[in-house]
Amino acid sequence: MPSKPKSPRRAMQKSVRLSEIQKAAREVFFTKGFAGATMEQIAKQARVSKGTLYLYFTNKDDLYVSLMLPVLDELGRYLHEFAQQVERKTIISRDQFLSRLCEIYYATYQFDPDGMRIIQTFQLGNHFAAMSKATLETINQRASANYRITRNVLLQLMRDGILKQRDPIKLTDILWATLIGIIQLEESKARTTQKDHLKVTLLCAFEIIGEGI
Amino acid sequence: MPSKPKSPRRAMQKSVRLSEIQKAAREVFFTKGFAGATMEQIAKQARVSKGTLYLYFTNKDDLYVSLMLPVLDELGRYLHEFAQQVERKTIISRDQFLSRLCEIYYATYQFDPDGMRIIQTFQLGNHFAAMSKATLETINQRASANYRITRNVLLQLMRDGILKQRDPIKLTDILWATLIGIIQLEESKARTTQKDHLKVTLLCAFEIIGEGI
Amino acid sequence: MPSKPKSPRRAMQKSVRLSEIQKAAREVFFTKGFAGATMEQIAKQARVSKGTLYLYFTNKDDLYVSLMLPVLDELGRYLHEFAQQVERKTIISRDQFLSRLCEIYYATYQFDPDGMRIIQTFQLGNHFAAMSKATLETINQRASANYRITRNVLLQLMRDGILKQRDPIKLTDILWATLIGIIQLEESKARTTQKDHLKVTLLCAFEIIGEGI
Amino acid sequence: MPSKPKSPRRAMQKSVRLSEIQKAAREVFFTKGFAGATMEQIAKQARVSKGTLYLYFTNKDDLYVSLMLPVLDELGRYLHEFAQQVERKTIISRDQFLSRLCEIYYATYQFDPDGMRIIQTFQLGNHFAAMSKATLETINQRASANYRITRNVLLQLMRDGILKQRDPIKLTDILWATLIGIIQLEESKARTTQKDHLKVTLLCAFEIIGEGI
DNA sequence: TATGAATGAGCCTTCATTCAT
DNA sequence: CATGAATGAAGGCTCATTCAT
Repeated sequence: MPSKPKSPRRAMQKSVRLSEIQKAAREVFFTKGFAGATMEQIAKQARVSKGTLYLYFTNKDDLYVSLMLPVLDELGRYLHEFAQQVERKTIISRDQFLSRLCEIYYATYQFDPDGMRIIQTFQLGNHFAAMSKATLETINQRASANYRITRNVLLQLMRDGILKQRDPIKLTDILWATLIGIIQLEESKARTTQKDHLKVTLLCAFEIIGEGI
Repeated sequence: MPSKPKSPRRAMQKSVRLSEIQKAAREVFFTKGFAGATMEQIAKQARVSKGTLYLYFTNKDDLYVSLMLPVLDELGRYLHEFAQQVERKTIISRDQFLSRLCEIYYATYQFDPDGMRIIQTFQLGNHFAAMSKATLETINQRASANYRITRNVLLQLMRDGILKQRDPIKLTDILWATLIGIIQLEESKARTTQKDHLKVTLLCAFEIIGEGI
Repeated sequence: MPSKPKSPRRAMQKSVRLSEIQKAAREVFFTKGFAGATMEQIAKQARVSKGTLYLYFTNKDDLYVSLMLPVLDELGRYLHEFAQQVERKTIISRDQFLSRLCEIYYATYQFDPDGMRIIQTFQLGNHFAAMSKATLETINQRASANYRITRNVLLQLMRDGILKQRDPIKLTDILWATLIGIIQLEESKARTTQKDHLKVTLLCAFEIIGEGI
Repeated sequence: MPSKPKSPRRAMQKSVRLSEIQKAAREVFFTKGFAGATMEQIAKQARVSKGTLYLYFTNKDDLYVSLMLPVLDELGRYLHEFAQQVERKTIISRDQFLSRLCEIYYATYQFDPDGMRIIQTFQLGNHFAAMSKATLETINQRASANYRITRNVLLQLMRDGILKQRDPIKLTDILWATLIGIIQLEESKARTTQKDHLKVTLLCAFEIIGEGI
């Protein structure tokens, strides 16, 4: 991680560079996968020298994992706003809740599809031994925070009688699992059919779930 | 793929060897991930020399992907049986249908959890350029077959008035997506909590879905 | 380190290869120094691929340090023989002792001048963090053993009245220090003058010492 | 080398900076060795930016080698003074000569042990291709000068009958070789035993030599 | 068939050096 | 003068794959 820059000008440049690198990394990792991607390719894509990558990230793993943060943050913002709405009793029906959550999930996905995929790969087994401890910590924090917000929203809605009484943990899991399951499946299918049914399938799934909660 | 052996004795030995290699590969791939696993480790685990691996599989990718087949086959057997039951009108309610499907999915998962994970990794993006064309073909065939059976079962049940009229493709997707989403999430959680909530969560999910289809 | 080979044939080849690599390494390390030498150059010099080097040595440091062992062993053999002569009272005068020791030292140097230099570099500061623990252990063992033999010889000769009573540890140190000091200085001079005064200077030094012990 | 400064004030600052850099470099080179030390570490230790190092030294080698000069100069001053004493016939015995020389050598060592080690590393093989020609020249000049002074002292003392007639070159070499041999050995031992026997061993060595010259 | 020594392309990473500010 | 971000060449090391035995 870069240390305190002297001027705001420099600071801006640094943050811009960092974003550019991440953007390039996203594209390359997306196309080639983690193992298949090389730092050289990422550097080239970012119009930066190989060495520069290591000024911003301690190693390949660190760079890879850093791509998750923006997605988690974006999701966090949405969920936070959602929680406030729920607290203000703006959400008054099951359907409203589900369609809103579906929107949030889909918006998060659209915000950075590659980042979403990276989160999945990460969840699928963390083979990132060299990842900087700090980054790992940060990720877990954000993920947990999002999880907690969702669960609290569910609890509130159950208390308000909008949702049936159910184990909120299981429900939280199921909602998220539905999202990632559908993303994985539809992206996989889209890769061969070139047709994007992700949103409609997701809507359908939440509709079905809607009748059971 | 090895060519036709001389004697049944030899054939058996070959098939045993092959299974041993695959078993070893599953363990190593599971522990280290695809990129992290080395052919050396797999060979050692299988008590076989490195060269021998190449007598049974054309390369690393081929070996990796071959681990999916048994799972797909097992699932296929289950689904085939299921389809027959449906045809024989043995399945007479929505709940029966869902609990049976849930059983099948979970049994498939239990049959080979590592294999299941490999299927997911594969779906997540096929970065397996070197994979032998034939194997790839085989996999796609089996996967498609399973997909088709499920869809036909759904169609039949809709015709029989057991399930609501819905897009059978979407529904097939949603059911499978629920499975893989929950596997991914619960395994990820289990890795830190050491607690296995996979089955109960899966049951809960299918129960919820049950009320909507 | 390579594991148990199946046939004596193979074993022989392995040991030959190992020697060839070490020979090549000696030459390259001698010419370029440790940091300046590359594994690529050594591989090329040994007519072997880069990867092969790592079948015989765990890393560059390990290879470098392994070059010390033959010298230490050779010196050990000489000293062992020497100790036996002393025990059999074959050495009966101070001059005889010194000229014999001088011979041994010089023979050791001639046996492998590069190896001798490597020992010095090693002594000059062990910046060999990556060196395999086992190799480091071995080296220390051999060095200590040689040190002990020398000291015992001195003790015996003092008891026999051939040498004056002196701190045997200091004397051991001084004799060895004289050797390495002169090697270092004379090799350094030889590099510019192209004239080899090592042996005569060493003889002169031991002659001078002879009158004081 | 920096060019002529504008004011004496500036000149002073420059020379201070230079010393600070060299001090930092000594510490880092000592701890990590030449190859292990990085310009970054040295810059940080000297509280200076990396670029600044290159304002004072043309490259890493140049900086490294420059650390030898102070030691050579210090030794030169001592030897010069010594030569004057000899010329004034103040040294009237072999023992006096040796104990004085021993003092000088030890004082030089104490003045800058790291610098001494650097001299040894340098002598052990000059793998400093990039070193600026001028610096190399300077070093050789100083070293030769010291060498010459010592030799002349010996010649004078032989003429005065204080020392036996011997080849003065060999004797000069042996005295210096004894010093560096003992430094190398005792420092090496001290690294593991934590005990400093350098001075006593050096004294003992010169005592022994004393009886033979 | 089985072996495992050998290969060598390719990767991640480091770091001396430069140069715009 | 001083800085430190950027460079990119170079090096150590890994590992999938081959092939002589």
